[in-house]
Amino acid sequence: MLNRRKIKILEAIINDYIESAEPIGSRTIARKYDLGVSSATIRNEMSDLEEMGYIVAPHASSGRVPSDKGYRLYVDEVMPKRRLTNQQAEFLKQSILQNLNQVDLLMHELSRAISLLTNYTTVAADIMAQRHKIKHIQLVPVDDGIFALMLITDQNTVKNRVLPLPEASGVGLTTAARISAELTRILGGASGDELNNLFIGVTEQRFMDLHINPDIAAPLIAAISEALSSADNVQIYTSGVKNILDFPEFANLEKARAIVGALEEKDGLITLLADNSEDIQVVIGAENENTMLQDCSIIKAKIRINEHFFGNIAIIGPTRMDYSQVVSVLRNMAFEHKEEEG
Amino acid sequence: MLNRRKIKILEAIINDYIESAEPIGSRTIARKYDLGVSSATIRNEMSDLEEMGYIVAPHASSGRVPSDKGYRLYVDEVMPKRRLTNQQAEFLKQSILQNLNQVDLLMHELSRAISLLTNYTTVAADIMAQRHKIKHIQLVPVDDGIFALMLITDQNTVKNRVLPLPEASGVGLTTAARISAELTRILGGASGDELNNLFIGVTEQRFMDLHINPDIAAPLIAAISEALSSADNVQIYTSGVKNILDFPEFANLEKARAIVGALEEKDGLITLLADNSEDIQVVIGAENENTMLQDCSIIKAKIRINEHFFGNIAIIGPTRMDYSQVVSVLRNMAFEHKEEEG
DNA sequence: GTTAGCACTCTAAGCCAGTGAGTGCTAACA
DNA sequence: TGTTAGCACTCACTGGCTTAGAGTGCTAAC
Repeated sequence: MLNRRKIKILEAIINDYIESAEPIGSRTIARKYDLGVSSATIRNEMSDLEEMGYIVAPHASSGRVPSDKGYRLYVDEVMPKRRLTNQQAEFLKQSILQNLNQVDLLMHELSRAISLLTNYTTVAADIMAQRHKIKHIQLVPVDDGIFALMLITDQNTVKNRVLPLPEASGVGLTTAARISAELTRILGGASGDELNNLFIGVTEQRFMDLHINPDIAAPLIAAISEALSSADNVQIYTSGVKNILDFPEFANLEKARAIVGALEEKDGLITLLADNSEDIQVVIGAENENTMLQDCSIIKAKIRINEHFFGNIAIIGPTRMDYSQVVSVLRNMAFEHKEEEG
Repeated sequence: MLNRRKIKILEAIINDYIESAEPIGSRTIARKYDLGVSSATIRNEMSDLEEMGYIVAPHASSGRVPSDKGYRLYVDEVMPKRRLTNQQAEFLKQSILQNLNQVDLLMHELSRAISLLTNYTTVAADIMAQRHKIKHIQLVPVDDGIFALMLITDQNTVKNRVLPLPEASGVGLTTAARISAELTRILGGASGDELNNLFIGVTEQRFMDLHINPDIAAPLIAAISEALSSADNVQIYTSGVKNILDFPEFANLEKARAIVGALEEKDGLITLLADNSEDIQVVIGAENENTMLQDCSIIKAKIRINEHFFGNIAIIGPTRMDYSQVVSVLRNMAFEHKEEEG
């Protein structure tokens, strides 16, 4: 079906288009890429490629532009693996190493770094945060009748809430510590959902059995459950939104608006980040389910560093984005990252 | 200088322009606003207004558009006070009441709510977070040699850091609690800067005096100081970026880019939010120091609710923004907000 | 001081022809 | 049979030209 030459030509078209964003004609290819055949031959091949759906002509007598199908073939079969420069690799590595202990900082720096390296827009989130389980609960008095609640999850992430507990007015550090220990013992290992189910319609007696004043326990457990399971709780880290406006395909204000809008819609972004079974997944143009992003391509990846899963990340750019570069950056991100010895 | 009629005319021009974004001519004013004089008279008055610099003509034979100076006069002297509808006031009130306990949630909801109410872009931050003082320190073991550090500040805000303390490997809850108490006793009341100064070049002996292993105390104090004082620590809450792209003045891609870029630059935003001596301050067009925002107007306010200062907020829109509406929303925000009784 | 009338200005929109890049097809060539 | 040269054709884009419409400034009359 696709002979070697056709693939060469498709590759040339894609490479040129990634760079110029202009439809590209047979003569240009003949001149710029040394394929050893004339523009007429290339013209014939391009005609075939168009018939097969790998490229399209924006209008009857213009050059050709890769189609989604063309990009798909390129990404799946043709695209070369690229290596980062030492400088780039080092930059990425440092961004990661300096924040390995704290998920929120890591996500923030990672999306910033990748956005800087690629010049595309980056979105990251720990969408699994909704399913973390309680490992430790710590209650600390903050002010009269106001308490800070700190949750440590099985993923070693920390969340906190400040909440009023008028019934616990006067409760000091020691008592708060005792309640903390009690709660940790009872609730440890549970996820937000489980908490919810567990405590729907509980009786006061139940709380008494737990040796905790129900007027204190009930709002506390509600707060814990809310902090753990609410979707509000998933923090989205966006970086490089401005970059997307620099691409000529978004000079069209409608499209620019659609994208900026999509980048502000948390639910949509979570769905977008959630849906990836593979480690690195490329979604091209209309393949995207989010209609506001069908003029874009998205490269999603799991953030897995040193065997540990931190969350998901997506790089968003025009369909003519530099897939090869982005994929190589994401591969690099998943490397083993260790402090240098000595 | 400015007689009553001139002011009426200026007001008419501004009101019309806020709505239509089109230059407005004498005949239109004569028809739409019942000033009891002919278009020729209005023409003469407009000629005067132009000479005085309150309005400008984009080109020789077009209608007039308010100048920055015109808006300034309007904002300072002419603009009517408006009342929110009950629905709007209630919406704002609920957004505030439901999050009064926790600064981060409050800022987030507030900027979202105001952006929804006004259809402009909103930015909020607690820029004073860099100067908060320590009220309570809580250290909790998370994993072997890894600890969660929770700081409660004098403003009842909570910050946390996760950090490795290899030297404290094996330290359990009880010991961690003791260290927490010790640190709270020593460092309570200090700001991040003070901590920094206090512990530059301290000797090991000093830590021994504090009854804490120096290998543990040093990184802990460094983390505390970093968490309190770093500028990274100021969280920016942005909402409604898409809105700004809906205004025809930003159909010009250059301007759209400038703004979206400015909204991603944390330092710039902090400067912007920081500089306001008054409770509500209007910055019009070129008055703005940030060159990227000189095509915009910005209305800044202190977030002061129930006598408590939470941070700063800024509403960003085109220079023809609806100053009156935004100011009334911000005034409403500062009301006394209490739960209804019964 | 106000108004009607009029000539003038300038933009935006529509139209048209010319240009150039690119195509598809055909016929000749190796 | 695959490749190439040649040629007619298509179509977007550009620049010049015209027209319509909104608005101004000025003058003279009320």
